[in-house]
Amino acid sequence: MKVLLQNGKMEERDFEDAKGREAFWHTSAHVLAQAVKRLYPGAKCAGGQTAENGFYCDFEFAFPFSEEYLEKIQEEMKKIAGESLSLQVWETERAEAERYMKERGEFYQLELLRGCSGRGDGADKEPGICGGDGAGKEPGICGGDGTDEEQSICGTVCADGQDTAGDSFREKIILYRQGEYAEVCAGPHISNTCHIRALKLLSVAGAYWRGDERGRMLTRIYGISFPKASLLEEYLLTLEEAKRRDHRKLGRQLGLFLLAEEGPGLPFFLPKGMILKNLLLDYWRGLHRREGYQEISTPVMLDRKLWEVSGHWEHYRDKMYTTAVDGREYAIKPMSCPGGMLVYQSEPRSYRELPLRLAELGLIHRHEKSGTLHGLMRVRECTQDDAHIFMTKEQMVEEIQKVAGLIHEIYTKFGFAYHVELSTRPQDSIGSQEEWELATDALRSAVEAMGIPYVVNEGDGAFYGPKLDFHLKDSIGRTWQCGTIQVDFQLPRRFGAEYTGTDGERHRPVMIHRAIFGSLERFIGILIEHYAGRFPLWLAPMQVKILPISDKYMAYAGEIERALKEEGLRCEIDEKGEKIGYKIRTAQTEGIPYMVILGEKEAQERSVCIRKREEGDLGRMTLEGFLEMLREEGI
RNA sequence: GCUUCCGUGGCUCAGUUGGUAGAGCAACGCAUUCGUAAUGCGUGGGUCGGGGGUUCGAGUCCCCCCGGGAGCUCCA
Repeated sequence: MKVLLQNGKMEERDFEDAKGREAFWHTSAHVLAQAVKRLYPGAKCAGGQTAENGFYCDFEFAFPFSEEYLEKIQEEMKKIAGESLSLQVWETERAEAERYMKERGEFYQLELLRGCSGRGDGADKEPGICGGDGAGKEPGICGGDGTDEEQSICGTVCADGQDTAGDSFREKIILYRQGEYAEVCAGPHISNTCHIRALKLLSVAGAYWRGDERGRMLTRIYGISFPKASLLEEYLLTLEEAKRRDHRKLGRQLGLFLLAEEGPGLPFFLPKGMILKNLLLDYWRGLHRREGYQEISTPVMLDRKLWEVSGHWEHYRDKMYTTAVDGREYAIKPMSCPGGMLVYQSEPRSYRELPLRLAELGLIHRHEKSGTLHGLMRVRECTQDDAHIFMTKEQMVEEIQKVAGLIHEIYTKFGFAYHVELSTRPQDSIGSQEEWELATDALRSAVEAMGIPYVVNEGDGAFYGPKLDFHLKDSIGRTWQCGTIQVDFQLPRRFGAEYTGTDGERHRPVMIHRAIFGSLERFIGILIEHYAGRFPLWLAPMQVKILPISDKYMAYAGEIERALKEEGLRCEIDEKGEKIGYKIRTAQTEGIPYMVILGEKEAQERSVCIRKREEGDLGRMTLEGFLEMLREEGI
């Protein structure tokens, strides 16, 4: 398949390679726009792009748009693909491009054109559409990821928008067209619509124009396309599989947690979920003892004044729950650091104590916007495996590396792949530029020395300091921040924290905030999806289920149960008056790692018949043999 | 918070152009006592998320609220 570049040249690319796929989906977005324009000429197109999986395009419709229209649009897209329209680069002067879009009433395209010249119209607060906005998380509306040096996103040829602001009428603009449709775009695109052999429109959602929440809300249509029908089928199957793994569904099925209407974003842990949570905590505590942490616990709510000192009141108030008692105002903690700070301050500190590592499983509350809540992944109450480490400036890099190493160890234990982001100083922040640079450099040099790859997330740091964020993926590929390491010079200053150095003088310690699971809730959500509810033996809330073939063998089953429990195993007997097939099916759907089947033969020879979740029937063995097997796997 | 869709017994869902609710699974009971992914029969369980309105009549139409899904914005 050929890819048409902005300069009009062709390049051979495969769908398998990222660039080819991007061009393919980008072109699909244009075909989507073309189909919509054919069916609804009044609709305005606000730009289409490649998504992580597939493509999307934003529109403004003159009527309320809903999913029922998708099928019709999809059919029109297939028609366009069938017409084998070739894509062309249309290079023209700005004035001509503007006239073209104006004639068609495409004022979003016009705005994109104007955005390209950037400066000029005084509305400088708004980031230029070309540049991507500083926050960088969401690409500019035209797409691109801000790191793209070789092309200006909108398709202006000018290398530098600033120089051309003066004589914009001579400026060349690049559009791509296929058939009767043209769009302001830098490409690249595939050379012909005929390559799109299979496609499906997946969903409709809202999206803000230019990603600005104060701006207009557009209708975004998502779709997926492939050069082969079989690939589409395959993709739809993986989508179904992902749905099957959804932690919200499995959480209910497996009796792990509960989300009630009475408490949006406030999860309940059911008995089995609590076992899971406690197992994680046991593991966590063991590692933290080894790493020289001391565990503390600080109150869920503290006087408002404390939050004023810490800066949370000023920067975070809208998300804090508050309450007033005896004429005193309290805020429920959205994070545990001020509490940790008070513990540090509770006695004079010496350099001999540093690094002082105070770990806390903090129950925190944040009033997240209703629309952002998502199962266990985004909640309003959660337990954070926090720690606050106080140290000298010299100890900073080594301590960051220790934490990063611990995070790596724990994520690896679960078989997670993760990626790291370095978030730098945001607009709304406190502290001097030198401190920010020092802190940011410490984080950067720590990960670089360890050879951990990372991406920079400009302006996404905490208000008090820069951070390294560790992201994990859920079952459909969305990534969630879990671990974090944050360097903070500000809180120690605000609280006047000190230690006595070797020189007998008082010094200010540096503070690191860090979390590994992040939120226990979120981590458990990801674990459920990662294992599709089939937890490894050591983590399974129920490890063994004992299935007597009939209740004649109930007494023997009781003996086995007692023996297993003595070994500390989590097990239970299926006492239903059902046939063995039914009991096996039930245990299997519950995702229980081992089944012990007991009937006449086993009772006779005092043995057990074992069935493993993944492997099926393992045959008869002695109880001791079975236990040995479990020990080897790791109870 | 915004756009849009959805909300029927514990769970998954059906419910035709408005005529006062139905299935499967689960639960419970009885029979069966069985060898590797669903034994049979029976019983109970819903003021259809909540409130208001239209109508002789609303699960079905309209409005408001609550909750949920997808995405956007946000995520110290």
